[in-house]
Amino acid sequence: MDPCDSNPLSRKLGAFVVLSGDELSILAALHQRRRCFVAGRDLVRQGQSQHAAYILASGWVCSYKIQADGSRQIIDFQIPGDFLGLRSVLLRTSDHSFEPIVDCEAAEVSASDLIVAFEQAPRLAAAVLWAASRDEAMLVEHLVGVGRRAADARVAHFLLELCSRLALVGLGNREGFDCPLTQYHLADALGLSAVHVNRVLRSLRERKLATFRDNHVCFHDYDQLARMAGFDDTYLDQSLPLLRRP
Amino acid sequence: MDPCDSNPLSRKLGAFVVLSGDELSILAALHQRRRCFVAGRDLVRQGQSQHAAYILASGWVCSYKIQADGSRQIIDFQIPGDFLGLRSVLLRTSDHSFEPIVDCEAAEVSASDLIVAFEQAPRLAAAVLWAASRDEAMLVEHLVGVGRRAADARVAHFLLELCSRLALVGLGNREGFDCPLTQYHLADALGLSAVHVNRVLRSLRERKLATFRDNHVCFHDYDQLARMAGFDDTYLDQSLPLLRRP
DNA sequence: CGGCACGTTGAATGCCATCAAGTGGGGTGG
DNA sequence: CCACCCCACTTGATGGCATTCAACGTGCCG
Repeated sequence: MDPCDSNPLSRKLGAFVVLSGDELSILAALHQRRRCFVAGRDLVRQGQSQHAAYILASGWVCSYKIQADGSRQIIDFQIPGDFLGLRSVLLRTSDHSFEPIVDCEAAEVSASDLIVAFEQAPRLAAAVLWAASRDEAMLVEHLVGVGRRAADARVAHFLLELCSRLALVGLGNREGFDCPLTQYHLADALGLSAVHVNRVLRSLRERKLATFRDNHVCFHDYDQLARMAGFDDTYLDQSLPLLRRP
Repeated sequence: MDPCDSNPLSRKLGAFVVLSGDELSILAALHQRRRCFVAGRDLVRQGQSQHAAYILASGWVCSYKIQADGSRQIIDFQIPGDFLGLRSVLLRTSDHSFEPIVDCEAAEVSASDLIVAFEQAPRLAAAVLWAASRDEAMLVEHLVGVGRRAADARVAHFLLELCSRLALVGLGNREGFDCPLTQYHLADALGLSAVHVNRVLRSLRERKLATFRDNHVCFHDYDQLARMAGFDDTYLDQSLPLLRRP
């Protein structure tokens, strides 16, 4: 079996750096301590300290922050191949919570696991740093969306970005992708009400741009949707200048 | 002269790690290549590559992203002691722009400068990583504000966070602080219109909570303002568990 | 069968954007 | 020295987008 297929993280990093066999097996070794989590039960709670970091192997997770008045803002969704709580394991108690959206499987990694891996394969460190930098670029783009985009462009942009991320690990393409999120998840992520998300989705459907139904997103006119959303994916797929070639 | 006073970065990091004399002089050495920038002329333009990183020594800068329709979202403000473009110097072309809000002074640092400094004083690396992590926590909180807070709480929270940051480098306290921002800056940062920012500021003034006028923010009732804004500053001043003591 | 979660739709309210007009200070040039 | 302009701020009027409240439909599961 090709290790790329068994391991979404390798697939993601491999899209930007040509990974050697050694590097692939080091990545695979990081996946040893597997743990399972059930949908809906928080993996890490806001304010908790001393928790591990994870690499998500299968399933979807969201990171969010709850406010005093009960409203919730979803910061980001994690899909297979993504890190989870990477920063907080090194430095601080967690300032937000993680909730599995579906049952999922994740590999627990400690700070020392990572340090050992980086010593054995320094290019991995740069690749992981690249991934972290990409995550932050997505966070910035998320802020722009919530701050400055109209509701329909915001929803559209979100779906397109998600698609690009999923495509990188083989879980989607320009036709569409499977998506376990509810309209409530979209609302909490996009700073909208669930009712309004529903209306926006109906509008996208009626305009023959995209359909989100039965846990599946289907793009009917990808290019026009991207135009309407102002979607420019350069912030997602910059390659690593430092690591062009081994 | 106490090096802490001459150097806001030392002061900021020194609030969380006890820095030795050696570490202080290494930090001071990073400030060698000083450059000046005039207000309003972009320091780094969106899409530009191959630029340096900076440590801001005096003045204010904002990082922002412009959209196709001309609207602008300010990502963050940089105040003395903050890094500027740290991530992009290591990894990628810049995905956003930097604009000096007032004339300011910054020290240019290259990736290799940093690496050398970190080799000489490894605890500095951890401290800088801590600062970067704090920046990201602020970005998350910014997203929460734009996504989930009403306009008055959003403005109030922004002013309170800014105050905490400035206090760390000796530029503010619970009474208030000097602030060169215009209402347009607030609007672009908070996802509001400038007209509405003006109304919100008036309301805060009339409710005797805070006044922002003539480049100065004055808190009249800090505690009530913090309560109204839901401001909880734990995300700002977590100390570094790894570096409690040398 | 009832309960529950998610989705869907209608109606009314309201927050905030937009348009418009006007104030006042600071700088520039005649 | 004054006219002029520009920028930041201010305030009012209007309207729209999104929220809120409410009700109902549907599929799933105990």
